[in-house]
Amino acid sequence: MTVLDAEGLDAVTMRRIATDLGTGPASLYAHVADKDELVAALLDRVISEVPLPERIEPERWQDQLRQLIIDGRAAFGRHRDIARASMGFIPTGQHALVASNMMLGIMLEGGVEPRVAAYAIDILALYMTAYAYEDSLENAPSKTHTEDFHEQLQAFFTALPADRLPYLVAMAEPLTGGDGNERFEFGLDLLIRGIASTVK
Amino acid sequence: MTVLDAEGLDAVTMRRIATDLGTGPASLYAHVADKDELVAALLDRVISEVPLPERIEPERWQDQLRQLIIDGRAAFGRHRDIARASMGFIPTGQHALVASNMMLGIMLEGGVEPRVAAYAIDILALYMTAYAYEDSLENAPSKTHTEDFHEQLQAFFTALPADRLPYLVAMAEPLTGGDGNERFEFGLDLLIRGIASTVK
DNA sequence: ACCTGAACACCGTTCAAGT
DNA sequence: ACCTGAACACCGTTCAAGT
Repeated sequence: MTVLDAEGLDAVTMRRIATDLGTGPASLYAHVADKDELVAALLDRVISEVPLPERIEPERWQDQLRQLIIDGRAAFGRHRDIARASMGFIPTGQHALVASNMMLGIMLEGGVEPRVAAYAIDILALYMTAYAYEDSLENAPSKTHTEDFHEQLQAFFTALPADRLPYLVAMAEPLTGGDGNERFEFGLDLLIRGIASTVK
Repeated sequence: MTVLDAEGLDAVTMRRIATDLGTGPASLYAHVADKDELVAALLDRVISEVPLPERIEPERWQDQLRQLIIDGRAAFGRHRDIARASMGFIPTGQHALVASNMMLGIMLEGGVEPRVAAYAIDILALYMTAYAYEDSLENAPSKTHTEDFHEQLQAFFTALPADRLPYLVAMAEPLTGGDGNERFEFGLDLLIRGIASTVK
């Protein structure tokens, strides 16, 4: 975790961890089956930082769901590009399972159909994870301040050939502008509204 | 592309491509700045396979958007785990830009607000890519048929402690069951419904 | 401009041997 | 059960030298 927070996920190698622990890479295999298992353990510890609601309040299901996703992004945000390790598969660590169970509970008690809840949980987790990963790319090392990143991106879109890509050029501002938090919560509300629209 | 389709993205290494081309790894650097550039080129060629609507039909914006995402997933599905290379960053290849421009156009002409369209395009691309990547995991090598995968997954959820994770256990069936296409399109419709709900 | 051999600085994992 | 040194079979990239 120390290596991850200091230098990012690429620095988390079996050899590096072993060296920091004053031993050789082979020693780690007495505690962990392979590197994937080590990273999975790291990931579950990050997920353990996500605060969960004390109790499910059915009438506030949208708020509770929303807050959980926001807190999840924040937890990932505290640990560099760990989100990358979480993309494309369903985390099955102890804390991940508890969090998933809570999300499902919030939706089900809120009146969301089981089938909708089952699909929604995948989409929500996906959205949170992918956004957290994008955050980590923007906060990447070599960049000094975030303004440059957005300016560069906007300049890229503006410089595209307007005759062939008219919509992209016209949309340079909304595509790149806006506060990161605002963008994230706007998209999140879009998703939750989609789920809510299935509840009678 | 031949290596990708035959053995997956992990087999696409500079050394492997060089060997197949009858040369050494250093030679590739005369044509490509680094490995990322090679993979980006591969990715853009996959995206070039996505059929785009001949013309935008504003009154059919939801259908056209839906079909584009479905065709995108299909294109990714034809090329192993290439979706992995597309996750977490916005592809900026020529064909990716044309496709993005088309998606934006479909939404804007359909009456979607610019700001909503700008956020929606990220979410839709994300959903498609992440789903395609999950598909590629299910169709992974060692598995013989897909039934085993779902049965294993369902068995995993059912075996969890029902006292601590009641919702997960109760939802084992909807969480793992259902046809892959059906699940994908159900989630997609959820997203498009969320976007449509912002159009007056 | 394009290509090459050889090297550099890394990886994850295994395995026989030790305590 | 836990640890070790040494090795195996790989990586991406650089660099001086060639055509």
